[in-house]
Amino acid sequence: MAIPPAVNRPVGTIERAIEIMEYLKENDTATVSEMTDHLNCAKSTTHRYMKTLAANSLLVEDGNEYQLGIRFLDYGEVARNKYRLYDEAKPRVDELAEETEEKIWCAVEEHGRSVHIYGAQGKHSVQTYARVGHRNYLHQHAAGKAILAHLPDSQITETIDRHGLPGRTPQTITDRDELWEEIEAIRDRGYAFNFQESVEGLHAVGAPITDENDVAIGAISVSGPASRLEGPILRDELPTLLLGVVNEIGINMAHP
Amino acid sequence: MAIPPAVNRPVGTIERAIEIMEYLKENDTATVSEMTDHLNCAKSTTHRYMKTLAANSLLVEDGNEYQLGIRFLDYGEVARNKYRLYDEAKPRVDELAEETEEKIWCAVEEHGRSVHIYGAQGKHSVQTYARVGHRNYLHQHAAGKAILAHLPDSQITETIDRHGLPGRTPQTITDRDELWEEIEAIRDRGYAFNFQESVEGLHAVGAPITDENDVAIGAISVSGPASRLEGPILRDELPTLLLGVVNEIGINMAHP
DNA sequence: ACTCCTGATTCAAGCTACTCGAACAAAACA
DNA sequence: TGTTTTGTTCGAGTAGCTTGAATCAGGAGT
Repeated sequence: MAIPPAVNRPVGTIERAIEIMEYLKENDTATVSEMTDHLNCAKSTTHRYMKTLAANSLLVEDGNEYQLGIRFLDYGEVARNKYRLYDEAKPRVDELAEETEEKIWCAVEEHGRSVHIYGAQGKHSVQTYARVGHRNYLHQHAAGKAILAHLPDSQITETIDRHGLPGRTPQTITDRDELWEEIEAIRDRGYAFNFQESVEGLHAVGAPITDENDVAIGAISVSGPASRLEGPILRDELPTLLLGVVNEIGINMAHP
Repeated sequence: MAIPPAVNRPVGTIERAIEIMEYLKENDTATVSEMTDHLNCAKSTTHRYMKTLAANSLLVEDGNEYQLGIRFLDYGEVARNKYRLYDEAKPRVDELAEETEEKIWCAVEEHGRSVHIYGAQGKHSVQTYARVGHRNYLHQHAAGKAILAHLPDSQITETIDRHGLPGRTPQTITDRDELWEEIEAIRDRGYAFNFQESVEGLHAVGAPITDENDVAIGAISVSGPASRLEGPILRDELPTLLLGVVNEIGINMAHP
């Protein structure tokens, strides 16, 4: 469950360090000067920050360029392994990719957003912006909407209040009322669709993985080109397949 | 190439934050009190640090327990993708695992230590402490020694000076002269062995991946139970196989 | 060769904001 | 119920973070 991360007096130094990491995630590489323009502080300060981070292997220097160090992998893997879901879902995601020949994602919710913890590609699967570790908005994709619809209303409101409903494509739902209607529909049928709401030309189906208390602990989605994912395949075949899988994972999670 | 990360005046706040992350990596989970015992500061300070980190999704709160957030995956994946080696090596590591039925690792050097960037397991492969993202000492395992032996002498000395030669098993090489002899041997034959030097009962062979300037940009290793990896298999068959693979990767890296 | 520039790096001084300890609240315990 | 342990808040003081200027290193232009 995501508790609103409101801190009374956050440590500025830490937040600025994270700002550096975030910038390097987006831009791959940066110099001290470039980073100074981005942050709002003296160049000497930026320099000291980056040197400190580099000394701890969080950043790697290559001449004057800095980039993220793979030490993050270490932390990331530890974090991922904590989600038992990963172990349970991985083999079935692989199977699904094999079977459907499309792209399969497993996502979890964290702080009101979603994180892709595992993905597998089928023979014909498409490449999108998404990758393992990617965080995005719950309302923008099938797996996210599946999780969102499974939250109690109060938490949905809270999530929307916190993150808003930013658009990504013209099809993305950015209106609160419209989203609530969509949520009702998802609750009725038990799974969510995504009609080009995250990527143009991409359709998807997502279904929630629930624990023994019917709380959504994650979701799985199948996505592919709109031309291929439509009609009965999208409406009936894939949802049936998907529901079987998420059900199975849920049961395995409940009875280790 | 690893430049000695010596910082004049490191930012204490950042280093303490990293200390928290490191502790959580080792211990999976911790409370504010527990962390306060570990760090040397007031409980209120620890509290503020952890709240700040949690507010930025680097930590996740579960009641009073904190653990690493999977936001690290995001950074880790970005970092890993920067190593083109990963893309080139992955398919061949998978093949090797299939072919040898043993555990295969691909590692790179960073700051005088090694990082496993990818691993694949064959049908009979053993599980060890190692996992993706794991950092350890170059002199303690086959892939690491293969990289180490390929460095110029000055950098080897520098690396040893910085990190020392800590032992892991009774077989680990902890004596400088002995290590230099080993390095000579590795240079002569072109690949490295590991006879229970990292894990008791485990043997391995490792060979370096070199770029067009004969600089080692990584290494690949095959490891398995000592009972299975011995005699001609360990001495001839696997090295031949391995050299073919690292050679191929090297060529592909040089001519994209 | 010399100059000019751009960017990294160092340093002392000033003052921000990080650290501390105490006090409070809340939960666990006996 | 009282007691202990834990998380949390807050004001005050000073450690140490920030700053801007000065220095150094490398490259480009003349």
